[in-house]
Amino acid sequence: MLKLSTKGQYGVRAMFEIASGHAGEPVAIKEIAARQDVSVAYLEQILNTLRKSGLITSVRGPGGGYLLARQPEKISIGEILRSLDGPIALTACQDPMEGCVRADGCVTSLLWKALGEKIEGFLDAMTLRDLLTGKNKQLSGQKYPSLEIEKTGHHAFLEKTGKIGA
Amino acid sequence: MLKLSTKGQYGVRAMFEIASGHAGEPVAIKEIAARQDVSVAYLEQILNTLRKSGLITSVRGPGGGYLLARQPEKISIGEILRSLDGPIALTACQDPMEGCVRADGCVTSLLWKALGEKIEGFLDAMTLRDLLTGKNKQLSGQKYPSLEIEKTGHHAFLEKTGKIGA
DNA sequence: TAATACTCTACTAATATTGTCAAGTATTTT
DNA sequence: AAAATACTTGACAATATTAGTAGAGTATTA
Ligand code: FES
Ligand code: FES
Repeated sequence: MLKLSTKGQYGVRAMFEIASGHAGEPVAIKEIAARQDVSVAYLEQILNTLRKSGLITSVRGPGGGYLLARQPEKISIGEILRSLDGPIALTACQDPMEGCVRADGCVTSLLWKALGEKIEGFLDAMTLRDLLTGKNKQLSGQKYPSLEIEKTGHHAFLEKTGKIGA
Repeated sequence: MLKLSTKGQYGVRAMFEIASGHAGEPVAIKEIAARQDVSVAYLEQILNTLRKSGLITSVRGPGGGYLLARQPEKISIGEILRSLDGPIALTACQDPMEGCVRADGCVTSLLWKALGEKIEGFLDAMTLRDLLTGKNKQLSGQKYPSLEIEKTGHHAFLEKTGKIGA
């Protein structure tokens, strides 16, 4: 239960790729797809949504790709997920689009509200920068095993796997 | 996104009804259905699952119904939801049944793990007793509007609405 | 023995998710 | 100018999950 959509998951991973990419250089969709094992067609859909939400910008033509629209510390995981999957609404009653007439007399109403706020607080406090450095206090005590490797160089990795040409 | 199933929602509400029912007397499924606006047939499915999980017991025959298997403070919301919807698994990779080979090299792995634990911690700390009294610290500052009314008497309410006979 | 109430399995309709496909448009390099 | 690269868009199909219904059966008590 409480499953996160693949769209949201891939979206966060794609944003991470863009964030960790070559400083100032656009990251090609093909490269993101290869590094994160997601189809180019599906990613196009996802990145298009993210671009419309103003989280990334795109550069066309050869050598083109995607760039963050803001600094990594200014982009939260919550924003990414909301952009792709809509607002968090644990129950139909909590959904601003639907609402509930019984809410005032409903015992569980505040329960779901409190949980929703807790989740949203977590996701809004977590930024791409935190993913890059693994230093958010929420994640302290946990370890990002291969973050150092990830940061050393994209092309070295990709050439090794043979997923893209050198 | 992150939607809770109606099964889980109805399950919690049904458990609340059983918990707040007549001391020691079984609560009939028909009464729960009427008070929570859920079909009897659907509730049967839900209560059956909860019974198999050992959260409630049933009494057959006229005057029969359902009882909590334990004290309200010993039954957490987390248990109820897990019983009905399975374990919380935000992503397929976090699901113990599926797992992920990439997990070690995946940046988001720890992110979802941390969030999942936060949610689970919240739900396991919240008990039926907290719903009955509205006094859990997680809910402090929030108010259960009509809890007093809820606690005054079931039959008075039901007779008024005409949903069950007197 | 009739009435009440729980038990169980199967099934279906609706909805949401997860992606694919194809045909574009824009930009830059050669 | 032409070709290659890369983003853009909308439609669509396959799959999975959810939500809920139906119906026949079993147990218990007044
Ligand atoms: S039924 Fe809508 S808030 Fe509980
Ligand atoms: S891809 Fe499985 S943990 Fe990230």
